[in-house]
Amino acid sequence: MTAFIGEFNCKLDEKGRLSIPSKLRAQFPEAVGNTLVVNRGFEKCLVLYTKEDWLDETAKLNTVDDFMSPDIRRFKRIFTNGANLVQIDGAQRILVPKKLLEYAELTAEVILVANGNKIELWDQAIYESELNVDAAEMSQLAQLFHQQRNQG
Amino acid sequence: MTAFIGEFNCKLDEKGRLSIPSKLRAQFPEAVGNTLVVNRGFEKCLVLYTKEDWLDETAKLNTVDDFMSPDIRRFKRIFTNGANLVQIDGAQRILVPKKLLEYAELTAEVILVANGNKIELWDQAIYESELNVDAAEMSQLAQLFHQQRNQG
DNA sequence: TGCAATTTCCCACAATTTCCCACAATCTCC
DNA sequence: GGAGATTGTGGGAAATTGTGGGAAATTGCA
Repeated sequence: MTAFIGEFNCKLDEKGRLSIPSKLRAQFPEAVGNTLVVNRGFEKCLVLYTKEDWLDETAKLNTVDDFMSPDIRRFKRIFTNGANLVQIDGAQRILVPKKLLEYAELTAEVILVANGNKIELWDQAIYESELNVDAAEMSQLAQLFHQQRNQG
Repeated sequence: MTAFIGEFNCKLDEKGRLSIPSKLRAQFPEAVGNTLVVNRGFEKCLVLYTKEDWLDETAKLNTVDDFMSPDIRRFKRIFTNGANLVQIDGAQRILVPKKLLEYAELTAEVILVANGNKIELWDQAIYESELNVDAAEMSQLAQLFHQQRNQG
């Protein structure tokens, strides 16, 4: 599994192209080639995976048979909906599908945030408000994380 | 097994023709040729398979013997009976049989969603409501998935 | 057999995507 | 700090794709 590190400011041009900062590009394993997968995130953001990591994610889903139940089918759909292949062009850019741009309300200023094997894409303004927590709230969140972690 | 990736907006024209986005077409193994199989989905949608994957599906059905029960025979019959061969034409379109269009209530705006080795076809409005979950429901679905997965 | 409906095979235009180049900004190394 | 290399940004133009419709060929039905 890939583990990306870093946070980057990027610009989206009028054609919906987003250039991948070279610092990030350099972290891609060579095998990635030029193909990535973008999908909707749970929050108002998009998520970028290498194709391999995406297939790993979905392979998990496919261990459960569709005949099982409507809820299983629904869960799989919700999880995978929106996924799209994108190609990196000669100038290290990807063309983000319009639908997804709208979903995440991406305009000109985009923030890329590495997060494990995922890279999140946020509209700058939305990202800032997402990060806007005070110390008390942060410590509460940490507590919650700790609890859930021990529950499994 | 093929694993398709992507979600696409497509238009169905007045003749019932649906064009296959080139991004999706490019994912078909070459051996596919121009023949696909459409069938009813369990939900109000249609499902598109490569001919090979369809044969795998039906092979799965035949692992349970017809002698078993009337319900088994009935299930197999209903499942198989909606299946139709369709040809991809020169403009990368397929002609979706009317009966199936009616079944899935497809009108002009259709969404193609890859789901493992299947491609689902949804009416846009219906698809959106299928995907519309709140956080509570989602976590319930995730739990269910987790259980089923461990049961096998 | 003849009519109506469907399907296939064309062509054509509009929209999108890709490919390419060029310049500006930034970084690196001396 | 400065010069060259690299990276980021923008846009033009060609190629590809999506969409629609006309008309011939085929099918099904009466």
